[in-house]
Amino acid sequence: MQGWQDIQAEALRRIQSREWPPGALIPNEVELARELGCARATVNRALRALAEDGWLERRRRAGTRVALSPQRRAQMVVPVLRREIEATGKPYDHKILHHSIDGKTLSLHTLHLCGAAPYAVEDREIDLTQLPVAEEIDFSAISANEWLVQNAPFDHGTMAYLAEDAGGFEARYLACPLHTPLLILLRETFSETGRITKMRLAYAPGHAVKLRI
Amino acid sequence: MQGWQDIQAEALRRIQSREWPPGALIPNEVELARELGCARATVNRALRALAEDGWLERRRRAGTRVALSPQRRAQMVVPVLRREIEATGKPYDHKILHHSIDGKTLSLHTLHLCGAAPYAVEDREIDLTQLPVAEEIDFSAISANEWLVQNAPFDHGTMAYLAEDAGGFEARYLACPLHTPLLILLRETFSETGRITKMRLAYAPGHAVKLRI
DNA sequence: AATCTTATTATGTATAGACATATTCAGCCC
DNA sequence: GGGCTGAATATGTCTATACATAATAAGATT
Repeated sequence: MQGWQDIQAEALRRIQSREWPPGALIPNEVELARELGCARATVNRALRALAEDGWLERRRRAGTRVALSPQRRAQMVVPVLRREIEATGKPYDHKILHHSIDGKTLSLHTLHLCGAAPYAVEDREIDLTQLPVAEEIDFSAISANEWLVQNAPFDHGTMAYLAEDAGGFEARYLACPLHTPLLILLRETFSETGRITKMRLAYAPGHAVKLRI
Repeated sequence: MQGWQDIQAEALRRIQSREWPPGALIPNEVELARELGCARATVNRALRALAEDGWLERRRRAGTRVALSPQRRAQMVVPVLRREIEATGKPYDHKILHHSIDGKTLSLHTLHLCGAAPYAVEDREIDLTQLPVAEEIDFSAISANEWLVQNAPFDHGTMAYLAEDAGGFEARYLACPLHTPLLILLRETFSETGRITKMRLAYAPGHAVKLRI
């Protein structure tokens, strides 16, 4: 019983075996350190990790308690399509379908290709007051998706997955019948001062977003 | 410039301003600690956090470098439907549509309700060799979804979101026309010795899975 | 040149001790 | 009882120091 990972494993065992039932207050760091024969900092590291994973809830002075229903968390990477595709071994390419500037908004429609097959169509708006440079970028050389990830550090954002019928536009470029169910990803990203970009991505039929937990 | 969060912010600034460009090796912890006037442990904490968020890649002896294309990561909680629904303020309920045991597999179809409206239909199989107790549980009192989260600690699992047409079964219980596009969640969870459960969840039309980044 | 061995180095982690900070709790006053 | 005040307490964090470990580079050996 030495490393913080061992302490973490022991604590997790006690949670899962109900030795520390849901909602219960667990011994404080000093006691655990004494019991398990290590420094308080080590216990702290272990319990902090468990809290980040949703098993524990910690509050100063109030102590540490087992989460009522420990919600497991999954991590997903914000997709960069080129990477996603190249990871399958096939070459990535993209085509710009539409490009226009209306006042201070740049609109872009892009078709992403996995080999010869359509992979997704992207419909994006970029706020040029937030990112004036974007006006001069050649998005046929680098996709907006990738350029933005690399060049528009954002403060926070939202993502949403949903299902929609293929409209005429999507059916044409994804080469599928009208009303095929498609997985849609909506994303918005914000800087401290406002919205940088808004995106709607329609994946080709049959696509699945996979996560590990 | 004192706390690790300040150090983290400063490092992030250098990454985003390209002072430390993608792929570059950054100064080692001792140097940074000296430069920024803090202990090495503080720098370590900051850089470790940035690595966990995908900004840096760290390897012993090789040092720390800026990720080539920093892939932002989003956390999502593995959904417990009751919580998800009660968070909206409406009462949760569920109905068992089908319950059968075939050899060592328990099959369950459940309809989850948000107030009076259908929220999702769940189609689940539980391996009774992995979880013999499941045979005796009254899943009309607690949904399988919730019971499993609380009682079947898993080692790892997979999740996938995709879009599919509503079949007759889903159309009936979700009260929607045939071929309505539905967001589907597939999930499997595994213990160290094998698969515990497999689930297919069809959300009601229009449902979106939301994440923050 | 190819391979094995050994030093070097940056990160990873453990420790004790100290102080910071958020909450809670008890006691006080009104 | 209601509200304020201050003490007590558990976590949060910083420090300095030490040793562990992985990966590399340099050197020795074949």
